[in-house]
Amino acid sequence: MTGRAHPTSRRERPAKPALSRAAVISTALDLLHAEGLDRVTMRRLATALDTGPASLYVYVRNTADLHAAVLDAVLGTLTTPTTGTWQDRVVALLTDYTRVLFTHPGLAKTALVTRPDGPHYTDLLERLLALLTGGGVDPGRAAWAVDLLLAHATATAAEHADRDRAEQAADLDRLRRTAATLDPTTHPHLTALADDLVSGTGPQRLDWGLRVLLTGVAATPRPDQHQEPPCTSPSSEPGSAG
Amino acid sequence: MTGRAHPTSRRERPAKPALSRAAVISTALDLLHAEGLDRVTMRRLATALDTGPASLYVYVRNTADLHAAVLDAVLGTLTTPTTGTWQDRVVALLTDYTRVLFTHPGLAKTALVTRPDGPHYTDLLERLLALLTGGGVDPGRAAWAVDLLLAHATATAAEHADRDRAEQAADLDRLRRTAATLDPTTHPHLTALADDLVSGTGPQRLDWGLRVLLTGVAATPRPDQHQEPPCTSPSSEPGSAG
DNA sequence: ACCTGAACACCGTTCAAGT
DNA sequence: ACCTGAACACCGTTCAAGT
Repeated sequence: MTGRAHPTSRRERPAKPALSRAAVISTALDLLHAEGLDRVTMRRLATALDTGPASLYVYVRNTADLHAAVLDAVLGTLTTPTTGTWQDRVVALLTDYTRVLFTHPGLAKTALVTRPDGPHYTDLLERLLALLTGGGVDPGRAAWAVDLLLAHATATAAEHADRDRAEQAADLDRLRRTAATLDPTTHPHLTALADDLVSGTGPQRLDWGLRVLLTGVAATPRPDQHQEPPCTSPSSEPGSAG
Repeated sequence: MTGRAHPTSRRERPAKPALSRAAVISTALDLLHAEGLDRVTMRRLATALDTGPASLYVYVRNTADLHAAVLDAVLGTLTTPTTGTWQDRVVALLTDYTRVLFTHPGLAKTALVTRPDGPHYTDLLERLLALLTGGGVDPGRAAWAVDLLLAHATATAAEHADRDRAEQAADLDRLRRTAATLDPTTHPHLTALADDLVSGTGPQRLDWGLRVLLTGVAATPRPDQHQEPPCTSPSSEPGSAG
């Protein structure tokens, strides 16, 4: 017996896994699903891995790095929309993105604050760029647009995912009531539009915002790009000053 | 002697102020300017007020409430743009908004996550609504649009305000390098557009995003509103803003 | 009503020391 | 190189007890 045939047979416990970045993040995902992101702390994770918190710093730089890795893992569950116009597919993909973030309270906040660079995040960027450029959007504009689209989707998720429904509804109602009870002389628009400010469902506002962005991107050139001269051959610029 | 004439003359210290919500938030602002938002904790604030943390809970509900109040106070320093088209004024106002958030690292994150309802925040809403509806934007659309505009400005500030420049630049460079070194077969767009993804300055991207939104809002009806019949008189359609 | 000391239940991160 | 115990330096919030 070399003692290697059944590496987990020695203990009754769920088999203390050998430490590795993959194992750390996998356990972090378990913790995420079981208790939510705010419980995915270095200390709790260490406890779950049957070790001390200091041991984790071999595999993750810090808590932000850990949460970014968890976020990237979760983005691996995104599906690929295959129907509708390219705009519809962008909207569907980002709606799915918010659904994923929505499922794990707290994760949307992480996405707002960290710039992930894991494989699933880069896959998402690639898919968005492909849809936009495939739809005829100027590539330089598309590169900036994905940031805008993702930020809007993330912000919507953060707004609607965090906290329980009740607290969130109370928040909105507080704003509506605050707006509605202001002096109409000093705040005519706000008092008149108090209900509109907080109207609509999350998906409705997400959808509208994404379509606003897609429409706007198609019509707004990037400020730092050369404008195409209106009547020259598209091959090359004659005598550029460089 | 009522003992009220000089309430602060009894002590040499900076005059332990009588506790009140205003005093708590004023001291919190001092702490914000001196040490940044992540040092505006209940415990440090209590120490600065020469009391224990428990005493603060009479005046603020919790830390989120405290930070929201600090944010609102800071928004009191916004200026009023008076030149340019209504679109230019919206951009100028929100650029100023990001400048204010940018000045106080950490505050942008608070703005991303909390929905303030203080007087300066409602003033900002009123001014944005006035500019949009004054520019001919449908009021219902304007109400939704301010959310979009503020979220974009806040996200831009959060991205560029947090952390020191060096770390932030490293972050972007990491993304650029990650994108550039992916397999061009699986990620053709991302590898080709790696530089574009992270190009541009903060103000450039903020400006572009805001103009994208303004353009898109003008062209995208809200999904839950009745469509205007297409054959009405175009009396107010061109809406020249000057 | 306002204020407090003290406690409860946690955090992230570092570091010298082990293997 | 990897792992650890222990420490350092903090947190937010509650609550019984005072005034």
